[in-house]
Amino acid sequence: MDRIQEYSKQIRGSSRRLTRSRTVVLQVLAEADEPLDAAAILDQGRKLHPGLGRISVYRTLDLLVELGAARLIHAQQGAKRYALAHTSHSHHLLCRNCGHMVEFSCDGLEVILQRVSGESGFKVQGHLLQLEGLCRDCQ
Amino acid sequence: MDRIQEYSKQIRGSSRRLTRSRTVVLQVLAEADEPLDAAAILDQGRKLHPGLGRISVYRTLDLLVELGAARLIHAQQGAKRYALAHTSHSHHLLCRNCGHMVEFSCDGLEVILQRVSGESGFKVQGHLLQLEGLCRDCQ
DNA sequence: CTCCCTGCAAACATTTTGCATATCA
DNA sequence: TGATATGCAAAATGTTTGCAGGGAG
Repeated sequence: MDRIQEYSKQIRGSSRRLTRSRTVVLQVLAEADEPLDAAAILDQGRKLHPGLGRISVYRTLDLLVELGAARLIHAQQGAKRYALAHTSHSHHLLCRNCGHMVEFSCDGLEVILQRVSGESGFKVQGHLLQLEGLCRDCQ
Repeated sequence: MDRIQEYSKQIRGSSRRLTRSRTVVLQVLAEADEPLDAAAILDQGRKLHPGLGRISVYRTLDLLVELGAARLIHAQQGAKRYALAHTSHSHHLLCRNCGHMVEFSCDGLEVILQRVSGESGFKVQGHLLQLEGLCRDCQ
């Protein structure tokens, strides 16, 4: 997976070390077809690296989010799930019925950001956008 | 506070009972000038009704969110805060430095929702939008 | 060789059960 | 009155410390 290469470079470039644990977490996220929670990442990761520690998962996820390489998604019942950010501005759309998730871009959001920025005097630096609804199959 | 009256009606209208605990939670939220977390609501609520239970706070918050009367905000460090939804589509803008929060409307979002809806085949029913940045004073 | 990162266990904060009692309509 | 909601304590859940040892650069 060359995407892993890319994220690895990103970690190195931020004067962090590219360790076994971090690589494993990246690999698990890259192979996942849906956002995973910390527990799932730990489980999957231990298949690749039995010594993987719970804390390393949490710390790596924080790091990836900080670098913009991963995204935190607030799923149902307060669950936190993580997914690699395939595009620079990816967001998620969650099916309320089956829990399936789909990615989408937030093109067009700038208009709102500018308006809000003007109204509030804030310098807007980041945004969290998530949608919920019913997927094609569940409607 | 007539806003409380309004929300009270909403609770009654949903075939729920308007109890002391629920009224107190509503009152606390109505008097707050910023979103509060469950612990803060419990503290404040106990000043009005010493017997208030922790669980009633959680259950009432869930109820209010379900009715659309309150909004859940994902604040820093995974903290969950709640605020009454003053408008039908209110969202929050968080200052990364001082934690101050401001409300804004999501007018203009429909364009994105329609695009995403068309692209994904989902029937979009709800959205979560939060912004982060620096407030006027912290820039 | 040095410093950063790791992993364990225990601490921690937060939220949720089970159940008898109280209370709204 | 009768179903709903409450509140307590205890349990479950998810996340984070402190610190000795290990590994990347």
